[in-house]
Amino acid sequence: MTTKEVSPDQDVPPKKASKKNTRSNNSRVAVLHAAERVVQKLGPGRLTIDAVVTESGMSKGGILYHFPSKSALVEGMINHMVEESNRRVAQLVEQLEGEANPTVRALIEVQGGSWVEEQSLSRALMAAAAQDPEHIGKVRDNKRLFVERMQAESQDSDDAILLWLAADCMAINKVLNISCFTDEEEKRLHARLLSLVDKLSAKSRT
Amino acid sequence: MTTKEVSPDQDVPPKKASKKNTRSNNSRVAVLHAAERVVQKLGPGRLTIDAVVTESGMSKGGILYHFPSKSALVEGMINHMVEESNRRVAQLVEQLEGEANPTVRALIEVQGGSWVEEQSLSRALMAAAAQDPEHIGKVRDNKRLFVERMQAESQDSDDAILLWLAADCMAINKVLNISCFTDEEEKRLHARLLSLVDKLSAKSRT
DNA sequence: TTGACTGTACCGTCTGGACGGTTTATAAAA
DNA sequence: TTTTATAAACCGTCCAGACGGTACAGTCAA
Repeated sequence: MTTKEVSPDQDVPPKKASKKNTRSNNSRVAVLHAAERVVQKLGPGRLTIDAVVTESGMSKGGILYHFPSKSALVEGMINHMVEESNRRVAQLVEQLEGEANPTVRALIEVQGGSWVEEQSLSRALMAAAAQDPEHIGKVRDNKRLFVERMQAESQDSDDAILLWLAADCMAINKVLNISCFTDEEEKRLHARLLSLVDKLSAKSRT
Repeated sequence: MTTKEVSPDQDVPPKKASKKNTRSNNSRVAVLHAAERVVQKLGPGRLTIDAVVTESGMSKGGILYHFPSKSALVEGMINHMVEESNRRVAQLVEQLEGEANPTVRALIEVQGGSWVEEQSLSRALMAAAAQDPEHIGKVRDNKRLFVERMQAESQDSDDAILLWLAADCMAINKVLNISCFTDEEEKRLHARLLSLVDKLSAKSRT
């Protein structure tokens, strides 16, 4: 509602469909990564187009060619990161085939991994929350999806969800730089989470 | 390091010690509440002094008298909300005297309560994260305090901490408007958290 | 030729904050 | 009690810089 029409559904603003390795898409992704770095370095409140220009080395015109407005840029960040996160989770779920509660396991694993610190969804989320609360809906929808999967995977789905929430909170704290745990504590808590999932799986198997 | 010296330790900018009902302190608190409302209505990225001017009805000069910079305002919000949150938790802990794991219980109770939606620490936190990442240290310190209390209260302190994290995450999600739960689910999860604390207490008592 | 840019110049708006002036509370002096 | 002094509390305006965004002429590889 802010800007008219930016990129209706997909993660691609120019005309053609998403051929992944076009020159256009490569620099597009480069812009998104630069934006992430800006948020990481300066905080979500100082994500400006000019900052992305500096960080990416691209010209302002170039940036605005890919993302016709700042809102579109933020939307792009959200989409990109949701997709990346989902890709990782899906990959882990696949590896965990056969085990009980694969989704919770995968979510906890991904959120405990180092990826969270580098390019986190939370970071884009902060940027969005700071400037374009509208785009957050997508994140909520995505979360809901996982909730429903967990509910399908377990009778004690509430317990699974709580474990996921705990992992999520640790990830958010980390990104917001308010994590009050030592590395050791963090590892221990993470391990404990996984072992609790095991317990949960064992219980529901009986 | 941004502004020279604002309010070194206390939550009071003028000279004298904190007589709670001075005219000054009243309008000071009024400004803070107005700032909270602004963040609630417009999002942390649109917290501006002028917005607080409009919301509070006070003049810009008046605002800047109490908080000589925007950074000081955000710092004030953080302090005020940390204190308010701690007050509530302390009050609940007192009520729970005798029960096991009082701190976790109190934290979960407070974070599940309606207070979170009205004037939450998270909101100030968002504002800080958006603009002045420096002030976040105080929040981290405060969290650490609770962690250590929980560790003192229980042998299974890690489990207690995980429960707290789950509750925290629900609260954050709510405030960021990315909570993917229905009201019913939320209540159920909250109740489940409390019952899990009971289990924890029972286990450690044996 | 076309798509993918670069580079520069520019505009309107918003924002933090400085500043000078005015009102109000308080308390001492008359 | 009234007057006066003084500082705190507050007002309203102004300004420089930042920011989002436009426009447009030119470059350069595919």
